[in-house]
Amino acid sequence: MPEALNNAVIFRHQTANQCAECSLNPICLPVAVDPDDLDRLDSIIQRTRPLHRGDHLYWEETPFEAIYAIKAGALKAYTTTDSGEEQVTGFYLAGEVVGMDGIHTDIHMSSAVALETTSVCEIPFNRLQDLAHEIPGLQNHFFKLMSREIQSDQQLMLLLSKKTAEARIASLLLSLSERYKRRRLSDHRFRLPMSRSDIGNYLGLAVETVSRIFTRFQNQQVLGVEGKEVCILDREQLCRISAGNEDSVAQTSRG
Amino acid sequence: MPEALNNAVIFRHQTANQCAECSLNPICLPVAVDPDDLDRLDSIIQRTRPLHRGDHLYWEETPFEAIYAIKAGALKAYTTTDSGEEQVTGFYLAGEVVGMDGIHTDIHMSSAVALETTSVCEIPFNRLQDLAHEIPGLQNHFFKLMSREIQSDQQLMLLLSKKTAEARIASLLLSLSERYKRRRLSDHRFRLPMSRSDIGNYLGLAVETVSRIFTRFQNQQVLGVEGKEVCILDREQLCRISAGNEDSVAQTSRG
DNA sequence: CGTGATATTGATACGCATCAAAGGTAGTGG
DNA sequence: CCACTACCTTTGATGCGTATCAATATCACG
Repeated sequence: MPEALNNAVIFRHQTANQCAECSLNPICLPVAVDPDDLDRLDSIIQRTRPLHRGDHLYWEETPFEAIYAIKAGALKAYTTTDSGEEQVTGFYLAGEVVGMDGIHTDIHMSSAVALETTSVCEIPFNRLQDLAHEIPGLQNHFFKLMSREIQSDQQLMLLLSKKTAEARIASLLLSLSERYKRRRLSDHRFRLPMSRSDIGNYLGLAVETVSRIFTRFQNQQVLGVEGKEVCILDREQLCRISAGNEDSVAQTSRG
Repeated sequence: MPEALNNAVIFRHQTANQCAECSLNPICLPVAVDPDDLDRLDSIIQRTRPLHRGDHLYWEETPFEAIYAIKAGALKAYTTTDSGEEQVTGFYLAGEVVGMDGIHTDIHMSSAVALETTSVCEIPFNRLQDLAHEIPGLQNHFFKLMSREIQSDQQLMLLLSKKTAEARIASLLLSLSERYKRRRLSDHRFRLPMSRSDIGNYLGLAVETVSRIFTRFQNQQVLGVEGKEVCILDREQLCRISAGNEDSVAQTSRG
């Protein structure tokens, strides 16, 4: 037996149930699991070494074997079109689950890459399925996770098909804000883990447009921007913009 | 059909297994269910009277209680934006399952309305969940159904954010073609159950653009169009257009 | 057969992509 | 530590694709 495995076992012994101790416990998979069953969930989860920026968690068209709960960091998922360009399909932050797109084909339909140093809990899917049969609530929670993904995708479709560039970016900012809030982090001041180019790709906009709109928001005192650090200054206005009711207000001095 | 036989069929309604007799059996939920368990699935399914065009199967913001397998006809799902406009999120044909968007909130996040006379099998979700615990394969099939929906939504996002109007419409036509084929119907000549306006709404295009592109395709001999009846004349070209490699071919005469 | 919904076609306007170039940031090696 | 390189971001000028407005034409249905 390789020594690595031995070390892994020892490592597991030292920290009895990592799920129970994890700070993301209240928003991750364990929410659906009775404390008595948590050991069983914990036992199938594998912890791997952290990914560095640019490292892939999985590649498109490779066999689907596991889903991943993000402990820290952030990932983007993307597919590659026939013409070879990349299409970003989502951003995933700590406390969220990524990799569910491969379930129906047993092949990943997208790739996932770390946007910054990121560590994940790997959850082998066939063992999770077995467990879902046995643990009340886990199956249900899983249905919900997937349903949520369906709904968020449909929200995004709405964005992409109906809204202006300003509204798209406002919506993304509000979505990120909400997700940070869920983790008890500041919902008005946070760091964008992805590049402008990723944002543009995700929202169906050119990089230049993204950049222009960030500065426009800054001029309108809606947003404070310093590189990847942003600060929501006027949430109401951002909501209005996101909904498409801008009123063309605050356009510097006018008249 | 003689009336005596009709009565016999009606009588069997109460005793026999409709899923087993249904022509959509090979592409509907029963594919995942062992024949011995089919009665249990069948027993929780409720058949309702057919919906007429414009009738709603469920409304946004009403409690989520069931999912629906479509026996015949077609539905569209849509959400209503804050500004009151409708956003079509999907079209659902016979053999497909609709209504999974409400799982994570227990509230429907969209409405579903019949595009033509439509009949569905109503499957109460909590009973289905119980059954999924007991019937091997049903839980898994369900994960797959939802995963497929996630993936098709992400495909659509790609369409909406990256592709031209022509490519979007070509893609929709090819998607419908494939789904008809799955039902052993003609994959090159079929009827569009939805209006031009629905298509435009779904694809993020103005009605006028949809109309223009249909006529353009017709002029290019790619498509035959007679109202809602369409006929794919040049599938290869349609694929090229859908992928964005038009070559600007057949654009009138060229030297 | 009429009446409202749906579809087609044309003319114009605007939002955003694209092209081009400069300024800024991060990571690398001497 | 600084210089160097490669990438990322910002800003400006121009053009294209599609929305929008407007006017028929056609269909569906009572």
